[in-house]
Amino acid sequence: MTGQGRSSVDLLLAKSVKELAEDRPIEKITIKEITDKAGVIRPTFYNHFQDKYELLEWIIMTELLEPIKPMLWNGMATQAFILLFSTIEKDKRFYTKACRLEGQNSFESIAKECIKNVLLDVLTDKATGKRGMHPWVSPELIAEYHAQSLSFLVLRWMRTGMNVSVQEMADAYDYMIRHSIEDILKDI
Amino acid sequence: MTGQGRSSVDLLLAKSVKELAEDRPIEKITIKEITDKAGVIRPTFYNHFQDKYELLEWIIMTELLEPIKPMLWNGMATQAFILLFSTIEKDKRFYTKACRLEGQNSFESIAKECIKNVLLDVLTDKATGKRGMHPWVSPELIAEYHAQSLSFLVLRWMRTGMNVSVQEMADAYDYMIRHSIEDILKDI
DNA sequence: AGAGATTGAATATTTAAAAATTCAGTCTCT
DNA sequence: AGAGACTGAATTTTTAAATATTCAATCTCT
Repeated sequence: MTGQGRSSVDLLLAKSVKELAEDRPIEKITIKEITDKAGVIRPTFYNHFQDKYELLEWIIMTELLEPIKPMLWNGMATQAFILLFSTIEKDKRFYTKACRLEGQNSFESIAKECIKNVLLDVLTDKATGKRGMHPWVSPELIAEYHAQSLSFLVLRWMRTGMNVSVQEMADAYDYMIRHSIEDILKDI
Repeated sequence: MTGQGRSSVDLLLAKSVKELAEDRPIEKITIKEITDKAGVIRPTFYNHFQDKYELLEWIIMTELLEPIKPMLWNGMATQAFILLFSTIEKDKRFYTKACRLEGQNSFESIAKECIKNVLLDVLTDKATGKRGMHPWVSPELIAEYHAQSLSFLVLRWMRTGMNVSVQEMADAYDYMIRHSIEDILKDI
C-alpha cells in the first residue's frame, strides 16, 4: 500500500464523501461508507475528524476559504469572491447536492460559521486597537452579517442548480451588498 | 349574515397568544389554551386561522409590517424602519420570547416570509415594466435578500434581549446594508 | 358564529437493530 | 526503541419501527 504523507488521508476522506454525496443525501451517508470508499477502516476516520460535519467543515475551510483569506487581507475582496465562486463551480456536482443538508448541522449553518470565522479573523487582525462606528457595530456583527449575506446568495445559487455564471454571481453580490432597499426603491 | 366583527376575535386571539408566549415557548402552547384565554371554543379558532403559525403571521403582518408599507412606498424607508423597531420595542416582552420559536415554522422563517412578501409587493408595484441591472437581480432576489438582512438584524436584536436603542438599531441597519465587506476592510 | 360529537393526524413511548465510538494492542518508519 | 498511525473486538449510543395516546380538525346542529 501507499504510505505517503499524513494529510493524504484527509484528502481521501474528503474525496470519498464528495463522491458519495453526489448520489445520495449527506444525512444518509455513514462513516462506514466513507471509510470503505477511502480504503481505510472506520476508527481511522476519528483520528482525523470528529464526525461527518467536521469533515464538511474541513472541505469548506480548506478548499474554499483558506485560499481567499490572503486576498481579503490585501483588499482584493472582489477577486477573492470571484475565486470563491469559481472554485465552487468546479465542484458543481458536489455542491448542488451538499447544500440540501438540513437540520441541526445544515450545510448552511456550517458554511455560515466558517465564513464568519474567516471574516472575523481578517477583521480582528486588521483592526487591533481601532473602534467601530456605532457601539453596536462590532467586528462580530460585521462578520456575522456578511457571512449571512454571502451564504444566502451562494446557497441560493447552489439550490437553484448553479445556472448563473460566476461573473453574474459576482456582479449580483456586489450590487446587493452595496444598495439599501431605500436606494433600490428610489432608483426604480 | 352579520358581516361585522371578525377582527375583534382576531385581536382577542392575538392578545391571548401574546400573553401566553410571555410565560412559555410557543411550541408548547396549544390551541385550546389560546381559545380558553380568549373566551371562545376551539373550533372558533379555525374559523379565523389555520394554525398557531398563521396567527403569528397575522400579528407580524398587521402590527408590524402593514403600517410601514405606505412609508416604504413613499421613499421614507429610514422612517419606516424606525417605526418598525419602535413597534417591536413596545412589545418587547412578547418578541424577546417569540423569537425563540424554532423548527419548520420558526419565528425567523415566518418573519422572513412576511417581510419578503411586503417588499415584493412594493417593488413589483413600483417597477411595472422596468428593470435592467443584471439578469439575475430580479425583484424576488432583492426582496429575499433584504428580508434576510432585516430579519437577521432584528432577530439578533431580539435574541440578545433588545438592549440596544431603536436609534442605534436604525443606525446599525443603515450602516450594514450600505457597506460591502471590501469597504469595511479598506476603512479599517 | 358557537357548541358537542366524531374522525383523523401528530406525538410520545417502547423495543429491536444498526451504527458509532472506545480501547488495548499491532504495525511502520525513523 | 519510540512516536505516530492503524486495526478489530467489545461497548455505548443512535436510529428506526411499531404501538398507544393525545390533541387538532371537521362535521352537524343550534
